[in-house]
Amino acid sequence: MESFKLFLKSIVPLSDQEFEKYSPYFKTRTLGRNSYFAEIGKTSHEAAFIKKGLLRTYYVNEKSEEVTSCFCTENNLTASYKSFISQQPSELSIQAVEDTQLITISYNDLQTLYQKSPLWQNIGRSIAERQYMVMEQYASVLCNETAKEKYMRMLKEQPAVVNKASVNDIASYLGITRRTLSRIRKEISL
Amino acid sequence: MESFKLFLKSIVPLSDQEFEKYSPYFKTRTLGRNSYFAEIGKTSHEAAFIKKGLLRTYYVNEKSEEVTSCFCTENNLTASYKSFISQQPSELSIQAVEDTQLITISYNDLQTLYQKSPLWQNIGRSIAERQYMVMEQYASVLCNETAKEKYMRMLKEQPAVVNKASVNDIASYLGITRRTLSRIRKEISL
DNA sequence: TAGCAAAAAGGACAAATGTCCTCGAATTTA
DNA sequence: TAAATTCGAGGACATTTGTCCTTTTTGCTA
Repeated sequence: MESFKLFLKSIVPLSDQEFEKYSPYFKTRTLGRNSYFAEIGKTSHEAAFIKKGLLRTYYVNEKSEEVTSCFCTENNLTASYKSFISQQPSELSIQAVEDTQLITISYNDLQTLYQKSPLWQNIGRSIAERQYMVMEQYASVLCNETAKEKYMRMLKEQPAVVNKASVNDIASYLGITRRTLSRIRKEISL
Repeated sequence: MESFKLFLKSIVPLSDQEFEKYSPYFKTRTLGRNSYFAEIGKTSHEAAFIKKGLLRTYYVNEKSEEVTSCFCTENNLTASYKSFISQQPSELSIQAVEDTQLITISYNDLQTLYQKSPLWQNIGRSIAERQYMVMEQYASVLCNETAKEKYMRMLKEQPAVVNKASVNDIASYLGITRRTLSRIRKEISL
């Protein structure tokens, strides 16, 4: 739970006592490689902090292809946010790329925390703001770079993900084809 | 203020009395065509609801080109969120595409509201969540569609913006060049 | 450890998009 | 209102990226 406490502290001021007080609401869980934290069509009742491991979120487009929309990495959160927040069926699946340890909270427990304490209202808001800023960055940058620029950026900013994820998933994450990614890798290696 | 009240009510349960109670914190302001609501390098101390008009947010990339990252439309919010939330210099400019009427709140007043009332904590959190979901949609969709698909989507989902904004701004918003957009328009008109 | 299946690399060609340019129409400014 | 400037359309060509396919490599399992 230590890393999760540090994560929360990076978002809001939080004493160790306060953290202890609320920690019973959080559960630890392990997810084996390729198993799912959320699935398309099912309502997502949990959000999670990633203690160790890697997940990818994906949706399925009109051509029935899986499109990886996000890699969720250690010491960050993961959730099918839209589904979790609205308690509607998920448009995303979230799958473990490798064995992954999670610290989870249920939707109901989180609502309880919101009611119990303005501290949690504050945490909830700050996290939503934070997620938004990350997504804004991702969106504006990825849409205006070439395939090579995008891959170079990913190599620099998420080297661990590049090592662990499949070529297919990396390519769809960058919005390019396998073939293009293969060409770029070749070019870089020269 | 009526449209703003409706906007808030669509997010959280809110009585007319409550709205009246807090409305003194909000100011009305008009922004002439091409003038700025936020500027790169300056810390943004206000967020706004757009009563009437249209704005675009843009950043400047390494090639010194303006890249339009968002069109902010009537009955929605606008802000250089990252700057406003963190009170750090803005990486975005926000410029009026046409004469625009805004309902604004200052950072300090918003913090006061957060402290005064859990209602506002809730509004703040819900808005951040909402912005996040919009951005998520934008990001995942735009990165995996062709130039034509993106433009057709925009025509369908934001016809008013297509009519008002310049070709340059629309192209950079879609992550394509003017030339490509010109070709697509030609093709569609046949 | 041999054989199989899945993943990645890459060849050949087609299509999409970008670059650089010119031209004419629309809009602003003196 | 004339001149100047901006803006959008589009030609010609270069480059990038995609498509479809085969080959090679990797990793798993019997």
